[in-house]
Amino acid sequence: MAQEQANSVGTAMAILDIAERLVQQRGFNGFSYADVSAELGITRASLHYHFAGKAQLGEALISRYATRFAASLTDIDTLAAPPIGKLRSYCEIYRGVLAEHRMCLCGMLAAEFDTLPGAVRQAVINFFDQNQAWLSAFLERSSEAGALRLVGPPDRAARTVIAALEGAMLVSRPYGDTAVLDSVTDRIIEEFSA
Amino acid sequence: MAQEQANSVGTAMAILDIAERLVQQRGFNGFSYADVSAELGITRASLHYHFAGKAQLGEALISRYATRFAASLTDIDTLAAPPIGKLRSYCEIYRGVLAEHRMCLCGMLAAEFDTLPGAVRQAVINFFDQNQAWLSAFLERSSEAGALRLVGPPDRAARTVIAALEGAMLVSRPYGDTAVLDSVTDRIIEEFSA
DNA sequence: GTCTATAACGAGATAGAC
DNA sequence: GTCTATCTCGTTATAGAC
Repeated sequence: MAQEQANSVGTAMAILDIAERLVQQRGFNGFSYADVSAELGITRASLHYHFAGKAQLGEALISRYATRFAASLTDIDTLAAPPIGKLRSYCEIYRGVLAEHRMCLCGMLAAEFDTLPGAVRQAVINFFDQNQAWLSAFLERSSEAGALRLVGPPDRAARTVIAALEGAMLVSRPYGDTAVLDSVTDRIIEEFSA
Repeated sequence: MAQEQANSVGTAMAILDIAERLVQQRGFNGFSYADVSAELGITRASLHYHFAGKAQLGEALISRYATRFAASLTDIDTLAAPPIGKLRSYCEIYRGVLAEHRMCLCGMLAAEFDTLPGAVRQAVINFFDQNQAWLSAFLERSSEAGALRLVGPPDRAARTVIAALEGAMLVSRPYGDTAVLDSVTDRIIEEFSA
């Protein structure tokens, strides 16, 4: 039974892996169950066993993505590095995604926001709120410790950094490289360096 | 005959107006000929008379958008204002779009890039190249005149500004306001102020 | 859990009348 | 230019066998 469950979970995970990449590269309206089916080698009907509909699949996608992202942020928190180094690590999360020719999952969904199922919309908002809350707290803490130059309120700075990184990923896509994102990252680091 | 041509051009323009808004709000993969048809009150077949296929419609969309955008840039050039004021006017182009609950047309298409017809892809790249070329030249010129503080090469600065503005529009969408874009605009103005 | 079969609908596109 | 009619295909989803 443990094995059967493991297979089920394994299949669900494999579906999420493929769907996640497809959404990041093609958008929520740019992929179908047929795409996942062909790549995974099981029928569309079987996909519906694991995820009843595209909306539920979308929710599961963001849920797992947000959990992973939060884990990455916790990793940064526990890093033995100065705040500027941690800020660079934060930027490198985005770089790793773009290097795989992917858009940030929730950045992509933000573009398609008006067409998304209600539950998926809320999950996108929650992701950005969570992301901003962490970055804002990090910037404030680091600034108070004198390890980072922060002008203006931390939540405003956090929103600006997130916007710049998401936008850098977006405009990088047509060119197929990370040049713009690297430029933006350098500027962010300079901006917060004392 | 002049009247007939005027009607034809009028219909084509009306189609472009509706399709442009739909793409900016829902994405290229998030709208259909049926949507335009319903809103304009003519059949899908009639739409195909004016634009043979979705790919051609997409090309026409970007072509008109790029022309209008270029005209806005020329307007800024001829403005009787200091460079910082012109830079603010540039940012306000983006704000006007977002205020109508729209994404930048080419920002939206950049997200969907992998799924676009080849000709549309190239048009998106051309738009960003044109946009960057203007902004880069403007920043360099203004900096040399001492009216603007520019650190690093102008093309790098131009790409960063565009990325920040596009990203600000993107992450603003789920929240339905212009708060993030306004914050980003303020930061850009501060950054280039002497 | 996965399959075959099929339903039900929507999308892009074309032919040909008016 | 716009229409009706039709075609073909893709997409989401369900029923029921194995």
